[in-house]
Amino acid sequence: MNDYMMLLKTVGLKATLQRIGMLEVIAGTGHISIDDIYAKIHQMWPTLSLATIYKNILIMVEKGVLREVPLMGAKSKYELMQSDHIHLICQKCSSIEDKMIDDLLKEHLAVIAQHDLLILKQSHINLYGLCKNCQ
Amino acid sequence: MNDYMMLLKTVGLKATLQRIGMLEVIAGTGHISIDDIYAKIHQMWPTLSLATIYKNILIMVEKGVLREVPLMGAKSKYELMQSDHIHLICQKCSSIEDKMIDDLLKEHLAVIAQHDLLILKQSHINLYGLCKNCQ
DNA sequence: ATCCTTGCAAATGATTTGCAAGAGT
DNA sequence: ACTCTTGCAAATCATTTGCAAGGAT
Repeated sequence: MNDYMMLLKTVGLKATLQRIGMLEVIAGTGHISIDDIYAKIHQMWPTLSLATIYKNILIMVEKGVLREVPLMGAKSKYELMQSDHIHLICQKCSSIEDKMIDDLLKEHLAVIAQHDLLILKQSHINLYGLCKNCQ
Repeated sequence: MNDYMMLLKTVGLKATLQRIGMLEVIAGTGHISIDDIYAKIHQMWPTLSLATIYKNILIMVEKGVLREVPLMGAKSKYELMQSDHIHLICQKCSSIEDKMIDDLLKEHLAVIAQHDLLILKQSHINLYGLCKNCQ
């Protein structure tokens, strides 16, 4: 029983081959759109349907297994749920790199939220620009 | 000739009544989805079509008049282009409040981008949680 | 054995496009 | 006058749904 099976059971979902396959593809790329998940999976597994991917993305986001990453000018990508972090997004090649949020920044954001009496649940920080390969 | 007419001409777009109306609605709410723009405008102006709104959102984003605000679990909203700022987003009532990015935070983000050799163009910071009215 | 999930096809919803008529410069 | 933009309808693309068959617990 691998980690993804365990993860799925923990949140009350059946550990189907389809879901495990999706999680592996998502983990393998870091961040990926629904169409790209489908393209990747469809190659080796032609019967897995797009509708199944949609249904599972929805339920796994709801259960907190995945997190949606909404993006400017593109369809959302999805990533495994993990602690808040920064996305460095290239506007040319669409690559996304992750970066930890350091304690100072975390504290800074907490103060901002607190000042507005917002009970903070998630911070999404996206820095858009040109990555080193695209400059 | 009002400010929006001037703004549109500056970027090379004709200042039509439809575009000026859209900009007024967007400015009036701060952040608004395409459907809500349509709902608002359609009341007082029943012939303005949804297709026109789509076309104009697209071109005004392209020209840098508007900025897309992509959101978790919802369709994007749009705002007038302005310097980067923080969005405090309520996950219950979907309200969005703006907050300035102070110099310290700005510097902090610049260092992070620089460290990864990203040429930074835009910072999107979204803090999700519960606003004071919804707690 | 039971209930959840899949895969297909159909339904719905969102966005884009083509084009003739109208508005802005 | 010229060109860009609008509004409608149709086309396309994205997402969701219903349901019978198969799979996980």
